Amino acid sequence: MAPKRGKAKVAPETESGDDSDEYRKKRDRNNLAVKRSRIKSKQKTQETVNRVTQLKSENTVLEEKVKNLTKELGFLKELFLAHAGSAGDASKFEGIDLQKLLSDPSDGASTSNS
Amino acid sequence: MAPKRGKAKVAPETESGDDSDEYRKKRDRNNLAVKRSRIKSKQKTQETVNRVTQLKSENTVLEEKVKNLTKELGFLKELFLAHAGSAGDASKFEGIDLQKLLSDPSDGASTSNS
DNA sequence: CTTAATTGCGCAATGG
DNA sequence: TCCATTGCGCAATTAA
Repeated sequence: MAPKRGKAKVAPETESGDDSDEYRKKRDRNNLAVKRSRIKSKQKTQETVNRVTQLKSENTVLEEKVKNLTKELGFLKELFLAHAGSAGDASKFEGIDLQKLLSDPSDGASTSNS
Repeated sequence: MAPKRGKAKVAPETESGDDSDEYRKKRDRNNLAVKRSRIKSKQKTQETVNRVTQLKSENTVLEEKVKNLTKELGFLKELFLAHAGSAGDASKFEGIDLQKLLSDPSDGASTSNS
């Protein structure tokens, strides 16, 4: 539908003069409702924007955690393997499958969750 | 400023008839601009909403990672301490400060990052 | 049916 | 001067 010019004078055609009071009251009420609705809408939008900021922040923290945990884990694994290897006794850990244990399950490839 | 009734007929008061053409052209162009602007605005809002969804998702993945890493780390630490303790030789790891190493630096309490 | 909330739209003021 | 943005009112539609 193109631009659409003329628009006014299409409503209070039925009656006028007497019910004009009623008409205005209705219009005023609606205008207030519109105002309320738009304020509410803007608030919601703003909250969404804030939520993005908050989530970004949480994400940064979590990424830092993952980084640190991964680093520490890598360190322990190295130490683990070095010890088991140099001492020539991998059996000290009672047949634990180090290969599997020391691979990296941290990328959520598992289906087994508690 | 309260409700504010009457509003129409306050603009093309200067001239009329001749420049009416120009007036309408202007109005039409502005109406298009308004439409464009509002579409753009809605798109931006929608993108923000989508961003929230995306970030929530990323967050879930990261939390899962932290959970898995923490679990694995805990397991390795236990194994580590058990071995060092039962065998009575904590020195096998060349004086490494297990207390410090095995505490948990994953909660970003440190100021020293590589 | 009555009222409040939403929504699309045009007008005008204002920003750039 | 032109276009973009924004506050505001009107009316149609939707939801209570």
